[in-house]
Formats: sequence, C-alpha cells, structure tokens
Amino acid sequence: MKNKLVADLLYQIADLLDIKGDIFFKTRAYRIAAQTIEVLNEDIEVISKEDRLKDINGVGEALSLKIKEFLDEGKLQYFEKLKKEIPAGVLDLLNISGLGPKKVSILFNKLNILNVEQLKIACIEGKLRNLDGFGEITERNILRGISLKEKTSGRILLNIAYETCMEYIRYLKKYDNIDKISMAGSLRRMKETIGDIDLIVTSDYPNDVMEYFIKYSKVKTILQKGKTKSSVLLKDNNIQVDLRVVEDKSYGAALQYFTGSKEHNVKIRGISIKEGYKLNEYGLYTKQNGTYTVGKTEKEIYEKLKLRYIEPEIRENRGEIEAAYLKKLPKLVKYDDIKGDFHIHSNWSDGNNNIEELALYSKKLGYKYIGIADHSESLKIANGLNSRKIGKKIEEISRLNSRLSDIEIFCGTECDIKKNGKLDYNKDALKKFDYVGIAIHSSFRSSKNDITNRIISAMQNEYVDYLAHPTCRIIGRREPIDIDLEKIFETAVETNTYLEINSFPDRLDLNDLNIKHGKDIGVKFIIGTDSHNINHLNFMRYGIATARRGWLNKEDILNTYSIEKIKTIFRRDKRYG
DNA sequence: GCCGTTTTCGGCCCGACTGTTTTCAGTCG
Repeated sequence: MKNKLVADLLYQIADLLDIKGDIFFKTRAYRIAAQTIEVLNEDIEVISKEDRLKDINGVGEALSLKIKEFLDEGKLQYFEKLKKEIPAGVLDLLNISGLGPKKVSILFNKLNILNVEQLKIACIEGKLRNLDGFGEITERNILRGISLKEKTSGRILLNIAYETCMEYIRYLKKYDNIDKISMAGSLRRMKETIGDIDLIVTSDYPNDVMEYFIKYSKVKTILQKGKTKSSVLLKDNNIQVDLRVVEDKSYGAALQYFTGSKEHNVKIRGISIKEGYKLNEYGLYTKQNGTYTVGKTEKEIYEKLKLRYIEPEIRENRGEIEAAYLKKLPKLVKYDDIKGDFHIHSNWSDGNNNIEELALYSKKLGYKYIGIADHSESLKIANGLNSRKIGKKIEEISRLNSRLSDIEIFCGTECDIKKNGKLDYNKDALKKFDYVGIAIHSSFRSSKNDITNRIISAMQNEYVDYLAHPTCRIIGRREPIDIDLEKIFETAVETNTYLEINSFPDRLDLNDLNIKHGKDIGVKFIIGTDSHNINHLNFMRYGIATARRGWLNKEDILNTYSIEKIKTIFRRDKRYG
C-alpha cells in the first residue's frame, strides 16, 4: 500500500505551492485529494493499474497523471522541480506556530532564510521587524514557536513510534530463530513522545538475528552491529531502532532494565541492594556470591523484591514502587475495557466518513455504542451544524439504530464555548442531543482568570456532559492554555462533568500528570478519539495508555460502562426533571 | 487543482483574532 506515500507527496506539493504563492484553491485541491487517498481502503497501486484514479473523489485529470507517474517511475518530475526551487529547510518553517506560507515566502525571498536555525538568528538580530507585515511582536512570537518546537525536537509522537515498531516486530516474528520479542523503553511505557525504539528478543542464534534485523527493507543506515546489540536508522522517518538479544533466563531482567524509566530503575536497584541482591540487565544476583536467582520474567524479579508487578505505563517513580510494596497499586484500565467512543466527527461536519461507515467499523472494534459529536454552528470552517441540520442528523441516526444490530449510536455534539462562556447552541438545541461535549476553539491566549471562568461557566450549563481536550495543547505546536486546573477539577466534580482524555496523538489532553491529579480530587473521565475518519478510531489505544499512565482504573472512565448505565448518566434528572 | 453545470467557466466553508497597520493581510481552526 503506497497510499500514505502518495498522500504525503500531495501534501508536500501543496506546501511548496503555497510558499510559491499559488492560488489557494489549487493547493486546497491537492490537500483534499491527499486526505481522501490517505484514508482510502483500497490500494492506490491497484486503482492506478486499473486506470480508475479519476474515480477517486478530488482526483481529476492533472492529479491522476501525476500520481500515475509517481507510482510507475518512483518519482515525479514536477515535484523534483519544485524541490529545487524551494529548499527542504524552508518547508520546515511552516511547522512553526505563527508562520504560514506568505510569511515563509517573504523570509525566503527577502532574507534568504533557508532553515529554522537561520530564522532564529535573524529574529534575535532583529532583522525581521523591517519587513512588510512583520514587527517586533512577530519576532518574539516566532522565537516562542521555535523554542516550543525545539522542546519536542528529535522526539516522535507516540502513534508514529508505535506503528513503526509494530511493523518491525511483524517482520522479526517471521524469523524462526527468534523466540520471544517485546518493545521496551519509553514506547513500552507509552509516553506521549518517544526518543527511539527499543526491542528485546531472545534467541539461541544472536548473530543470525543481527543479520536478519539489519536486512529489514526500511533500514536506511546501520549505526552499529555487534554480537548482541545493533542499531539502525529507518528510511522516511529517521527513527532509530535498537535491538538487543538476550538469553531466555535474562529476558525479564533485560525488559525491566530497558523499559525504565531511569528514575524507576534507580529506586528498584536501591531496593535490590537493601534486600541483598544486585540487579542488572541479565538478572537478579545475590550480593553475597553473585549467584543468579531470577530474571526470566519481570514479575519474578519484582516479587523477589517483595513488590507486586508494576505495569510499564506507571514506572515513573511517581509513587508506584511504594504502592507496589503496600499492595495498593491501582487496577489499571485494560486496553479492551473500552466499550465505545463518544468523540467522533462524521461527514455531517468535518469528518470524512458517514455515520454508517463509522458505526460498522466501531462494531468491528468490538464496541457496543458510539456517539457522533459533530461541531456546532459557529465553527464554520468545520462545517458546524445549524439547528435545522441537527434534526435531520437525529433522524438519520434513529434510522440506522433500527437497522443496525449490536451497536447503538448516540447523537452528540462538540459544542463550541464562546468567548463569554456561553455555549454555541441555545437550550432548545442542546435538548435535542443525547449528550453534549463542550470545547474551546478560539481565544487561547486570554488571561488565566478569564479563560478559567469561561470554561467553568460553560461546565455549569445543565446540559453539558463532558469537556473535550481541556488544555487545548498540540504537542510541538501549541502550549496548553493557561488555566487554573484545580478549579476546573473542582467544578467537574461539583457539576458531574466528565473530563476528556483526548486520544489524538498530538493532543493526549489531559496528560498523564493532570489525570492522576484529577483522580485524586475525584474527577471522572471519558476517553475520546476526536476521530475525523475511521482510521482515527484506532487512536483509542493512546488515550487508554495515557489513562493508565494517570493511574486510572475502569470505574474512573465513562466509556467502560454498560450501555444501560451510560443512558442513566446521559438522562440524569437535573436535565429532564 | 476539481467539479458540475443553466457543461468548458466560475465557484470552491469563512469568521475571529492578531499584529500590523490606520483599513488590512496573514494565520488559525
């Protein structure tokens, strides 16, 4: 499947044309086509061979020829030419918050700025302020955007790392000489961003495993290759993957050692010493004469140290070791505990799929229910629903509910919170929904007091069920909004408002620390994917991981409940009484 | 660029906000 590759090509062309100053509707056409191809279920190569490219919505004469050339030749002349006109570093500038194609174009053409580093220097030297449309504040904003990007630079989003890793594991599993295999490191702990991918395998033939490991078709560079450890750099995304081969009797010890976190391990090793052992990546050895005691599984190591087994997601030295000793570890929510998803956008607003497609795919995931929460009226860009359309959407959902079995569809909304804290829909409109999610989509930089009060007053609305992506952060692009989370948590408890754990990989909002803190105060949560097409529904895994990192158990999360219980919560007396 | 015609051109979701200006361009969602 080269669908993703083709989509990326079209996205890049759109960016390049934007910087060149081509008309908006042309670049938009490229992006629409890219988006469609990205989520296409059918293999684009098959479609191309059968000469059906033009049947794809958004692909016409010109694009079909370009896609065909790219698939047949392995590259596209048009794209190669564009890349010569605009260096790759200039494209990077688009990823800085506050910079769009027009400004980037000026920076490139007037100041000959070719990359982020040069831009940073130019800002510090005050060279931008004299350009048309730029000023001192622009310089400061750009510097802020660059530093935000630097903070996460070199780190990959969780979903990219996870998918890349699973693909590598599938390749390795095909090899007979590998027995056990697992990911380790921050990826196994499911941190929101990942530095590199660590893999641990057991085998009696380490040398052969190393050979097989580096022969993977996506390897770009072999960084090192030894007897038991090798590192490679992957094509496309430049991710580093480290592989370690250990004996079976050391498998658990190696996993424990390489999963981390560093802080967790330091403390565990301290406990080992106190208990008369020495712990390293090969096993737990007695201090006295260095004999091997255990090491085959992580569980037996923890148990030998008088601790309960600690799940990887919470190994951060945030109290888990003490809790493991006192037998007070939370029973973390499991990846298959989730029974549905309430944050899904359909093609009634800005989603790519219709409700039936979403429902059928959700059924495949084993869900019992889903909720379609399209945008509200004022979010015109996202094609927000006006009150007339709400009725029609409800009719469609009830038709589907009577036709489809084993899955129930709820009609919800992601209602915009206006600047004054009022909701985008009035009471009569809100009443029509099965449930109401609320969210902020503008004025992120208001004062802490204003924005906190704005959210609190929205939460106090009697029709509101949950607050979506509470801090509005975008990892690597936007800092969380400055809010008084303590007050938000208190209001959530008072008003029975569930707080969302948004599973979209660049959001993961609330984050692990917020969640843990909220739980201590008594907050209840809901995990939503913010899906805009059926593939996004799979992001649920990352929301669950974040919930686990926040120490949540099943009972803390709305969408683990039975459908009957959900209905009583959505129809609580205060609303309909 | 695509699409759909009253079919070969004209329309294509647009409003809020910011920082620049002094009436508006660029960015964001």
